[in-house]
Amino acid sequence: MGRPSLQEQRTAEILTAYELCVARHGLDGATQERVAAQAGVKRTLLRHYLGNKDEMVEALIKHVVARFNSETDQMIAALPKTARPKALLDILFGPLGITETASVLTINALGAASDRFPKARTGLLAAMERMHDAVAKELSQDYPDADITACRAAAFGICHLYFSIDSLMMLDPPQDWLDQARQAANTHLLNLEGTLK
Amino acid sequence: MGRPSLQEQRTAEILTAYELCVARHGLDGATQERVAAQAGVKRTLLRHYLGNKDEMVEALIKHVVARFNSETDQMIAALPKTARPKALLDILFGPLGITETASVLTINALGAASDRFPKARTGLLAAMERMHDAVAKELSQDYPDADITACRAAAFGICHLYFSIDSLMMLDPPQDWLDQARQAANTHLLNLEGTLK
DNA sequence: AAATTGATTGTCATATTTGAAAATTTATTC
DNA sequence: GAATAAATTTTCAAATATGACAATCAATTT
Repeated sequence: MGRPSLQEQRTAEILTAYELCVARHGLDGATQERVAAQAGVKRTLLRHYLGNKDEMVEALIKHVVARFNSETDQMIAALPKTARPKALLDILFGPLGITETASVLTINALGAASDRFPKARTGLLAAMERMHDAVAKELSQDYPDADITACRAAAFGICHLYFSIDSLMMLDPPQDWLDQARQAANTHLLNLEGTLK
Repeated sequence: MGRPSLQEQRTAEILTAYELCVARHGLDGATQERVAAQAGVKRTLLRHYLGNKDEMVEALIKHVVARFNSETDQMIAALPKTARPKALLDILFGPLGITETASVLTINALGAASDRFPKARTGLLAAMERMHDAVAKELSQDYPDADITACRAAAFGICHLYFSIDSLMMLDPPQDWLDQARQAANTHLLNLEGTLK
């Protein structure tokens, strides 16, 4: 009984706002005031739902890692039945990218502070490895004759090219760059086509 | 007459400390206190040499862009007479990288705040373009038969793979990743060898 | 409509950050 | 060693950030 809980909803709203602030201002620059303003709530609500600052950071790390993993899953799930690698590049380097919430910037900021937050380090490493693996799996399925090591290298190249591009979106880079990124990513596919085991 | 000026030396020391703090804590998390502690001076000296916070940020941007350009030049200057592209990969993905001062992390943090500091945006874009051009030039010189567009794409892929790797060094990634990065970068060279105009 | 559970707001003390200026110290030249 | 220019330290006020807790408001159940 009693008033229905908004715990989940509010927590998600606040963490999304937090994510955005961290992307723009860095982990230590994402003050409670800023996050509260971004989320459109009073600062004291942050404490109510997420506890003190250390606990907020812990929650943020979990949230970011979960989102990262979720986006990896969505990306794979969105692939068609055929020509999956090309479609994957369309998703990563297409007009949108997965870049809704500047998530790679948040990841960078968390990574930069990972010496103070060990869980950020382990969580991000695991999430990235997970993405590497998912992409590598796609590649070796579509290029069954290619060397597995080559597939992993290609997957790595594609993933991190995407990370770099996504980090740079704040700079509003020229279209050239996006085209080159796409072409560079495609090079990895071409290489797998050409190089047999 | 009068006491000899330490302007240049102190300014450089402070900006280097500032750079490090921005890499770790983000632009807004790099407080004057932190920078002063990192530089080993009193906080008020920052003001003495660099003015108020906005002026400090402006100076930091100039410093970072200058360093970036300088490192690009050094990198090119360090290449041997022959097999320059391979040597370039050795520099970028070798045991050290150019990663002395976590400069790519600083660049990420500045980029993330570039909507508030237009000079960061223009400066970083120009410096990156400069690096792209330098690498592309090396590639097209060593692979004169390769398409110029392909060279640019390869240069882009190599540069940004490096950026991504360098950003991730704080996570102390497994050796695998570094190997894969190197191999992925090398793929771009192989592609230029194989693809003729 | 009374009780209850949780959302929301308000307040206060404390600590950190920043800005600004004055006072002091130190190294050089004449 | 007096004058001088610059480094360095000291000090104070204002703004911002955080933590902790109390008070109020709103929706649901019995």
